[in-house]
Amino acid sequence: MASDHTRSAILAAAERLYADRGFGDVTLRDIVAAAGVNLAAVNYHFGSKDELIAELFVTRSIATNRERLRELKAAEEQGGGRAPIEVILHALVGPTLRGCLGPENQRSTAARFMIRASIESVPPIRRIKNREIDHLRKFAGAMRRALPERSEVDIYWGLNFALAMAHHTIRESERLTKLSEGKCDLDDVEDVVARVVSVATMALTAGKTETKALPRVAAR
Amino acid sequence: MASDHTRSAILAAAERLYADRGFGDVTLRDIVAAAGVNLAAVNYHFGSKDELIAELFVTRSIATNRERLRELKAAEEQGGGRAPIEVILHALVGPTLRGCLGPENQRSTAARFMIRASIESVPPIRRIKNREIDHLRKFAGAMRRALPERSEVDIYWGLNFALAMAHHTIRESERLTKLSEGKCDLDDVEDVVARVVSVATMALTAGKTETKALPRVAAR
DNA sequence: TTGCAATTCAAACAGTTGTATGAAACTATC
DNA sequence: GATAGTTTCATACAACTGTTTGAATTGCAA
Repeated sequence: MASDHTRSAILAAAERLYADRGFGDVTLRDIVAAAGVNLAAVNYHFGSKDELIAELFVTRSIATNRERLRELKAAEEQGGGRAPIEVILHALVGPTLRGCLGPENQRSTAARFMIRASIESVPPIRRIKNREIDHLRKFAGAMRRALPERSEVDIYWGLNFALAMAHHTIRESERLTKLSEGKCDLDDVEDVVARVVSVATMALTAGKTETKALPRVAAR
Repeated sequence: MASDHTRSAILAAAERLYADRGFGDVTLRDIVAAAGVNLAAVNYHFGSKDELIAELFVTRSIATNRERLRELKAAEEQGGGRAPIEVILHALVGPTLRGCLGPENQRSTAARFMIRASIESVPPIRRIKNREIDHLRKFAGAMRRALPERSEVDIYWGLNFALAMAHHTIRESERLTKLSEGKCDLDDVEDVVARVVSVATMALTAGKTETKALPRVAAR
């Protein structure tokens, strides 16, 4: 039985540093300094820096996915196996947005870490990331049940756009605030969630697969 | 009068490498090897690695913005100072999408470099990036003229979502292809552009600022 | 050709990175 | 309290980074 203290101190410090400054410029020495442990501790407890990152990512990935699926399952059971599309989308983008936006002090390092992981492309994470697809497929399935008349292609595009708006808004929240001179309130998380869900819902429910028929603007 | 040959060879090689592999793991030695020049050439011609990146970014940034503004200006002049919102959005996301998607061989390294720059956060670029805001403000202005009844907040959110869909689709194109098992055709660039423009247009023109009034899904 | 500046080059530099080592300190069991 | 196993620590290591240096080479004007 180990003390585990050093181990979890490293995990916590690493997660916070990665969430704040990205994977690119966080060194092992930064991590052990923040954790207050010896340099060799990381290699002793995790084997290598990459394995530390991988463990962090796997742990958080499982937690996030469970959170999202819990919301989804609950909604589908309540609706007798079929949830409204808004609720599905809400379960998809809600947890992440809630963890990454809002007043500084209540943001979750876990959520911010996951966004970093989804943005920056670091080898140990890239290797694992394919499992994420299975997770998204479950959402695609629920969306198909909610919109049976919709083509599969449209479902995937809707899913893609929903994630796009959520992630991009998180990533560029600072720029959006500056661009709008504070008029867009990124601290009102539920409003942001509602906006993303609303637009994604429109994308998925608007008149049948007509994107191809839209007025094609003259290219150059 | 210098030969300039070495200089442009470095620029070309650097742009391609950064576009392909990101800023994180491209070393000066990689660049000079690809360019077929001596290691010291970068420091001789550009001063430092950061200044090389900065020059690359500034050059491409100016070119991209000019391209987008040209499409925008042309559309507004044709409409007597007011262009349809679809055309504005098309000018905003079209050039980038066209340069980053489509058949492998006709993708532009320049566009892919710019996407890298907008994704990964490397110091020399971050310092310059604020000018981008002025550029986006011009689009916000055009959008306001196209939709005078729309609130400013909605305009900024629509702009944000349009860029979100475009950038995210480029960034995660591989995953979307895999997720949809090839059903989403990322090579049909004009279809992708049409989809993004269509959804963004809906986001901007759908019933008045009602996001706040949408059914608020039970939070957890 | 001579002279001079611009450019290229091999080599070395100082700094940082992740990792490995072996001794010291601790912890629990007998 | 001696012993064996685990954990910590200071330190060294090898590999790699961007940068500098000073000598060699080139290109071109007089």
